[in-house]
Order: sequence, then structure tokens, then C-alpha cells
Amino acid sequence: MDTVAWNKSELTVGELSNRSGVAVSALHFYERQGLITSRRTSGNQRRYKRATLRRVALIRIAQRVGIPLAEINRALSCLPDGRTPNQQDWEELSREWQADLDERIRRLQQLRDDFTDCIGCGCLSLRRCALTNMHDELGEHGPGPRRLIEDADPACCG
Amino acid sequence: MDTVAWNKSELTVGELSNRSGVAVSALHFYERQGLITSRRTSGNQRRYKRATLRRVALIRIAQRVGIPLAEINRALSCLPDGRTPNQQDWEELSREWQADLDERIRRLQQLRDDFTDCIGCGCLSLRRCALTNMHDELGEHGPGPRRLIEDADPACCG
DNA sequence: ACTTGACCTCAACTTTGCTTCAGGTTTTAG
DNA sequence: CTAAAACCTGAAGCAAAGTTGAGGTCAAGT
Repeated sequence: MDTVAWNKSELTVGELSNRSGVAVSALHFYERQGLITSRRTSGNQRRYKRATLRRVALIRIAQRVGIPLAEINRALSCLPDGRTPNQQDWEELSREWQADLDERIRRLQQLRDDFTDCIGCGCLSLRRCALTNMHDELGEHGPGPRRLIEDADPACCG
Repeated sequence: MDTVAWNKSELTVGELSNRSGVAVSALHFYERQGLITSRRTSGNQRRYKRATLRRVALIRIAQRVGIPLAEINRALSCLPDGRTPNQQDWEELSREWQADLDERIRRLQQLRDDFTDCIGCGCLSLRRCALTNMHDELGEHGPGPRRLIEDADPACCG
């Protein structure tokens, strides 16, 4: 399967699906949403440019990190799709995404750090936990820790 | 509004909503899904522990970065909710999340970098773009760049 | 030529994560 | 004590992001 495909300049929907790992139905869906485009053969079948493979890859990467299709679409709509890209639009778009991505990265890192900080407590205080500095000093059982937690926040770990 | 609330050890659903910024209906939903819990008053109204506020915060943070509720639920289900947390479970869970979060952060950073790399090209080659090293040497117009791109990948930016 | 696997469209269904609505109960402020 | 504001449940609706299915066409190998 896919024997001659590597030489061809265009991909069928099945080839695009196999190579991108995205279901054919999803590719159709993306096309309906205007995220990707295709030309049609005389027999009305889709043919995609190779570049579409990258476009799909970008879409999936963006999606996996929680960016909704609509926003991805907005971003990609500034891109060439066969034409020379508009330099200004591209750079502006890129700046926008940078900011968004930076913010997302920041939040993820915070979530990770918060999670780390709270190991040994479990009260989810997100960085303000009264226990965060006591891991070494207190055992996990007995009334000691519990009383300290309650002193710090009556509802915490109660 | 909320005048006495700061002293109370429990929150009504409205207070939890105001303080967390999450709609009452969403809180009900989370409760149905088992993400948060409440006790009921004699009149059948919900009362939440203060710790629930943190739990909700964590849920929203996790959601914003693309983690589905089901997974958040799985993660949170190991947590105390009034009991002393099981240390082993907690640590194991935390390790799992760490890995997941690290992976997410990695992907996001890659997406950001790819995006940066491709400024000036627009062909979305994701790091393999033939133009990435030419920004300074070539103008944006004329046949020069286009030819180079086509040499590198016939379908790219075509 | 013909069959079989890939494609086509369109409509309906699914899942996730909620919101809205209707109809009724509880709390709280004056 | 009463009226408004907040709360309750259950059902229905919605948007996003697809999937599934029916019924039909296209194209590739033998």
C-alpha cells in the first residue's frame, strides 16, 4: 500500500489520512470548516497538495494543546495555501499566537508546579498549603499534621 | 453581598460560583460528575467546604490546558475530600500527571518554536522549511525564493 | 470487463461540557 | 410575616468535533 505515492505530488484523502493519522471523516470535516482545501479530479475525488500534510500536523498539534478549531482556523486563514504569504499578516498572526502559546505554557507550568508543591498534602491549596514546608518534619499519621492543617485552614484536609 | 461569608466555614453554591468564577450550573454539573462533593442542609441545599474552591480552581486550570474532565476526575478521585490522603496513591498520581504535563509543555513549546521558525515562509514545513535560514539573504518578491522553495519541495508554497 | 476497494454526499448520531427552562422549595432581609 | 433572592430537580437544548451509515460513484488490478 502507498507504493507509488511517495513520488506523486498530490495525495488522495486516504493517503493523507494514513500519513497524518487523521481519519478520513475528520479530514472531510476539516475541509468543510475551511481548515484545509483540495482540488477535485474529473471524477470528483479530492487531491491534496503535500503541504496539506504539514497543515494537518499543525492543526493536530494545536488541538492537542487545547486550541479550538475555530482559532486554529483563524490563524491558518492568513496562510498561503498555494500563494506567497502576506508577510505582514503572517508576522502579526505569529505574534498573536506567540503570546497565546506563551500564556498557555505558563499556565501549564504553573499547574505542574502547583501539583508538585502539594505532594504530601493533598489539600490542593495551590501553593499556599500550610503543609508544603513540613514534609520532612512530620509523619503522615497521628494527630499532629491534622491539627496543623486545621490551624491553617479549618476546612483544609478536614 | 457575601458580607458574612468570609467567616463561614462553608460555602453555598452561589458563593462558590462567585468566588471561583464558575457558573452554578457548571458546579452542579461537576458535582454530578463526581469532581466535587457537598453536604446538604436540612433544606436540601448544598454546602461546600472551602477546600472545594481550590479543587474547582485546579479543575479550571487543568481544563484550560486541554485536559478532559474525565482525566481530571481520575486524578482528583485519589484525593482526600475530607480524608487524609493516601500517600502512595497521591504520589503515583502526581508522577503520572507530571509526565503528562511535561509532555504537554513540550508539545506547546515545539508548536511555538515551529511557528517562530517558519516566519517569513508560510509554508508550514514545521522545522524543515527550506527558507528558514534565508530570511536575511533573500527578498520577499521575485522568483528567487520561489524557485528555492520549489527545489526543496515541489509542493511547498507552490 | 469486471470486481473490489477507495471515494463521494448527506443526514443522523455521539460525546463532552455545559446552559436554559420550568416548576417548585428554602432562606433571608425588611 | 412576607416577599424577594437564592436554591432545588429534571429535562431539554446547544456547540464543538467528529463518527457512522446508507446509497451511490470511481479507479485499479486481473
